[in-house]
Amino acid sequence: MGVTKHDSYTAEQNRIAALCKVLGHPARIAILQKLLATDCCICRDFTDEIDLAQPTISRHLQELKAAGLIAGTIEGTSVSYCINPERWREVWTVLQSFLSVGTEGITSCCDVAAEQEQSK
Amino acid sequence: MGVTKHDSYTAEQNRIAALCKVLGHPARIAILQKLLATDCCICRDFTDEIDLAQPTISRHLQELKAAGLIAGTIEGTSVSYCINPERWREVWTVLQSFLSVGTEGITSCCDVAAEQEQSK
DNA sequence: TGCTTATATAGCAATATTACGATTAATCAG
DNA sequence: CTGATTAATCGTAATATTGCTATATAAGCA
Repeated sequence: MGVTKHDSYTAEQNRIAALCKVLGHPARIAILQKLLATDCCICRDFTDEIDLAQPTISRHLQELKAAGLIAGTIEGTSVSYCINPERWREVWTVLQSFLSVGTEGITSCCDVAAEQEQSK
Repeated sequence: MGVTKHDSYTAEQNRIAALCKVLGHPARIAILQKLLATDCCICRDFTDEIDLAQPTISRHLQELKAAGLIAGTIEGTSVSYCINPERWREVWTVLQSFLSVGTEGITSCCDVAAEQEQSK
């Protein structure tokens, strides 16, 4: 079916999943890394640097924009993109609260080593 | 085409993206949250708690297992799953190093507020 | 106005993902 | 051994994602 049953989950679960989904493509990670490295504002440099057709890059940019992670402003013929700092910190907070739960004090009840051996 | 061009990206970009992709589904987040909350080891409680058919749950479990996030050991008729603590901490580290880059000191060059207004 | 550049959108094809019902495999109780 | 229970796998259908080419849009320049 390919359609996720969002109604069955909590708002938080959907929020985390939606966020991770957007981050779940290397091209979008590459875009974000570049924006973070250049502090802000680039434009069609992505097309030069990433081995994807211009429309495909544009699509990924729109997806990041829809998720609120980046913003773009038109500057003459080109478009400047940058990280949305507020949202970026929010992402950090959301994921941190999820991930940090088990950072300390988790003891595995299963034999993880044996399990990993098994799956080879 | 639906096929991602992994060759075009760095190992790190692919690693982050692959990880986020696994986390990009609410059912898998729900599973992980439950495992984190119960510290470890449950089994078919997922089927009771999550509104998905048993084979679908099983699939999600296999995906989490393939990503190394959880481990499962057979205990009689049932299977006990638990977080792989080592891998979990690794996830934490990988995502932290990516996300924390812009947590401080990012100044938006674009007018984010105007941008968000625009997209309404 | 017409040409060039930069970006977005439309349309399409291929592959991936999600989810289901049916079936299989394996263990336990009797 | 038989039946019940638990979980994984198979086969299938629907939808989503990725990425391309072709086209549209919009701004700047001659």
